[in-house]
Amino acid sequence: MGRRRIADIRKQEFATAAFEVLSRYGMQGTTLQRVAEHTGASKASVLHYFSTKQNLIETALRRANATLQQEALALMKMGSAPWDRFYAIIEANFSPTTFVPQVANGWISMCAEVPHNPQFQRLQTAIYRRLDSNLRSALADTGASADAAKDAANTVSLLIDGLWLRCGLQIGGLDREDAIDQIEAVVTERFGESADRKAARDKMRMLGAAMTKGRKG
Amino acid sequence: MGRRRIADIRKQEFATAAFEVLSRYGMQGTTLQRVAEHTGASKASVLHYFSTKQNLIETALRRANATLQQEALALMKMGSAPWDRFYAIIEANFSPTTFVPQVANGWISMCAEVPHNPQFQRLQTAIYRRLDSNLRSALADTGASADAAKDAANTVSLLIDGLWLRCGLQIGGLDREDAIDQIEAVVTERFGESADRKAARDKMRMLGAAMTKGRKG
DNA sequence: CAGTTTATTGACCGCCGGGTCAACTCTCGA
DNA sequence: TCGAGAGTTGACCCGGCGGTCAATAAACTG
Repeated sequence: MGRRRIADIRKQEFATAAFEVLSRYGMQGTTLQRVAEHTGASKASVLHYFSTKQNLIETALRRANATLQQEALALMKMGSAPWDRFYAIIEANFSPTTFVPQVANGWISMCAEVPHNPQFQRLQTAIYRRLDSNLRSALADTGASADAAKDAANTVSLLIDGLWLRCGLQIGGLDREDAIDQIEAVVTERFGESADRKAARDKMRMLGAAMTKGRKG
Repeated sequence: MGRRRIADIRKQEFATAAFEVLSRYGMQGTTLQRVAEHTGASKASVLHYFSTKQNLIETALRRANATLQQEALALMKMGSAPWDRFYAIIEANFSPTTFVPQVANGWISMCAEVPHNPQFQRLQTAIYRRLDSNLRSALADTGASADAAKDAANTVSLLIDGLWLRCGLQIGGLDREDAIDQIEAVVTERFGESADRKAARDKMRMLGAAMTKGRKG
């Protein structure tokens, strides 16, 4: 019956709450008490669904990442022109709802713990692998050689990391547009201007905007 | 007399110990007890010289950064050819002794705390400003326009951030050489090949190597 | 040697973290 | 109406944290 459902609902509630608390207060400030308060439940209740704090935060991060991936996937399905998939990835990685200082900080907090937490390390590795592979095949779609795609994917993912870090640190009032421009500059240098690319970029930008607008904020 | 000296010595000892502990155990694991053990002193002694833990970690980070800056400055003084200063900065930022996962992790730990600690934020801002201004004027030395220098400095510092992050996460077995190659690729695309640049790069690489070798490890 | 200053520390405090547990409430089928 | 089971929680425990303090040990001064 609805029995298994309630467990899933609570898990989801607590997980998203945990991610929000993590983003706001950092790893130190993410206490079971606070997560509980944030949902109106009690500390013991949180601990009932997630046997341990580690467990809670891990699922929180995993689910947060899953939603990002889904957005990327949805955008990628919406185009088949050469540069479409590339800009789907870019758009998803700098979505207006997620590319904000607080969320960025949640991820930075995770990065800081990676060396001391094998689970985080696994998650981090998975995220990176996926981004790299997506970027590589997306760039291969544009006609680039395997080597060129590999190199460019490397540089782009490096830039993405740097931009997220800087977003979290709130340096130079960096926003979504600036971030995309930065990537655009490097990509243009490497692959030259092209009408196809510009079209794909504009297309994905609109699709991305429509997507985030359609969601309940 | 030697009175003020002992305070300075202890402060230095504890500060460097704190940075090492921070790098190894992260912010959570950096406890006064551990820092004390790491130097053979007692917790109370540490607290005698640094009234508070915040204070300790802040000075630790500040001093760690100061040594980096000094290395950069020393290298910069060793050349006056167009690209010399640029590669002095690169060399200092990827010095074999500091561009290692543990140290990188210390800095990532700081970044994660930046939004919750005004002192860290100040330090972080100062570090960033200095790097940016150094990069900008170094690039201006090469004959680039102010705008071009600004843009390139932005991209390069972004790459540096990404590379340090990745170094801390130990993704893809990234090492010093790979990091410099990455930057080199982007810079080459933007400014084209040049014998001057190659000369400056080789020169600074040798000077940097000599410098780190001359130090007691 | 005596006395004063400086350096160091063990013992202690209050607090808050994660985690356990037994008791309570609520729903629902018979 | 009445349990049986899931869902929820307050009370509690333990440990470790940052931080205080008064007592000691060491070093200089006359």
